[in-house]
Amino acid sequence: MAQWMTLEYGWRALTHLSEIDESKYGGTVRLGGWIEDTRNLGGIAFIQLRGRDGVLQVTALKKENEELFKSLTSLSRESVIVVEGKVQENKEAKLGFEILPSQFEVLSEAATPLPLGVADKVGADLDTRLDNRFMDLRKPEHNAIFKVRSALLEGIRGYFSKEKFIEVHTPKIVAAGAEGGSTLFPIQYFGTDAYLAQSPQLYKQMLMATGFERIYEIAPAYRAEKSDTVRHIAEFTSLDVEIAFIKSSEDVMDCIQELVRDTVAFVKENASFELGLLGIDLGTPEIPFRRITHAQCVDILKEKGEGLSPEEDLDTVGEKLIGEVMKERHGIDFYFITDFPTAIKGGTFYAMRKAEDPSLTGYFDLGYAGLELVSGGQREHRYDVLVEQMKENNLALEDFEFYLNAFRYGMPSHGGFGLGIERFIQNMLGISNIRETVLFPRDRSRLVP
RNA sequence: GCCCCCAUGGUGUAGUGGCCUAUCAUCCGAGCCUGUCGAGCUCGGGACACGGAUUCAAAUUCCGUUGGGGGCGCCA
Repeated sequence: MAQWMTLEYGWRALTHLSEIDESKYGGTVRLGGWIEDTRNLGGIAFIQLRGRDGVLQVTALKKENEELFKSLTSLSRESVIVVEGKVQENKEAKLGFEILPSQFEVLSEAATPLPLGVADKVGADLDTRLDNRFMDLRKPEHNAIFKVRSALLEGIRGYFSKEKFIEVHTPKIVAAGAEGGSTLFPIQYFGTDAYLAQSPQLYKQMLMATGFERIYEIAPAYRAEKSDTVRHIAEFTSLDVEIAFIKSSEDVMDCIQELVRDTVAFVKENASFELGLLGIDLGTPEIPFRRITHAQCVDILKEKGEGLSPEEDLDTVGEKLIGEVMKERHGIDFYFITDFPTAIKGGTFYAMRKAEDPSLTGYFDLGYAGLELVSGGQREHRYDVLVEQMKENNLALEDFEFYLNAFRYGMPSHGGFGLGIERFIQNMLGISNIRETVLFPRDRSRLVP
């Protein structure tokens, strides 16, 4: 039934909705898109054509061209067409104008029924949405998350570029993990055992011995943790940063707070349409971020009736409580929890302990409204001390020869951090399940699509 | 790994032993309609996750399986 024609088009030849202004009124344009809905009133029909930047009304009149009218209105929802027509001003149309079609070409007719409605008036479970992700992402409020994500990454890169960092990529197929082996995905590598990298930790530290001085990496990290929560996925995007010649963990925290402030500001400015669509009003975080020590957290939690030993890390309830307290008492979303005890961070063999009090490390977390967004601190760059701490953890030094070598021949002081990109977006947009911030999430039970 | 909960058309749901040849909406199909924009109207279509048990009778109760959701632990 479709009307086949040959229209001139190409990735730069088509007009986009946002390019149409009053100067185009009366002229002819070609646009491509998905038929979201057809309202056929008999003699006149309104086709809602959804493109990258909005929904256009294509208005067809039966008396103008009955053949075109019939073929255009008989297309199924979500079929893809390129349409050519005249732009006509019309105050009754939502955009203030509409297109009167002169011809169109069907690029693809959609099968029916749809596995997931795009313009339907009913919701869908996340599981159904993820099973049909290509359809799900046709919804503006869902693909907006990824436009915000793109802006966030652009903001992050902009900050690091300004501060003379270089972007690097370390291997994701590795022989040993940074911390323990239980959370690694084993793979076969030309007949020997290998793993998917859970963190670029060892590599980014080795790069501190090269003279790059400031590096960052944005790359996937793989964790085989059997974590089944709304803030864990098996494959996530990690921002990893390492800086040489730092004096203490304070330098790292300075970098983080500037990064967060600038990135939030960048997103606010460059994704304002998407933020509006999602109903998000982003605040502007002020620096310096408030700092509380781990010991102070223990006291606050005691006040709140949550028992926690000074040698224990915060649990989920504790994290959330601290987030609430910081919001209530200080009206802030971002805060550093500092001075993690060696008793907690002892397993982190590369963490530097405080010279004045070895029972404490300079390690810290950045909390974001109750969620752990960043972990970081100053690393141990002194070869002998590092070896001691590895021995304490019963690590087989020969397995780490490639890493230790970088500390033998000139290694500056350094420190850094890791930030979960998805968690950043999740909290920024108030999304309840982290899976929504990933196009095709991987978790304990999902490997397809 | 542990604990709790859920599974009904393509999608989202109502239904806690017989009134269920299963509700409503959305959707799909056929038709009417020249200003719709959550279009409207008429007619039609489509489902009790799987296996077993209890019972005169099971969507409904019990057991198992599979799938899903949430919490904890751990972490980003």
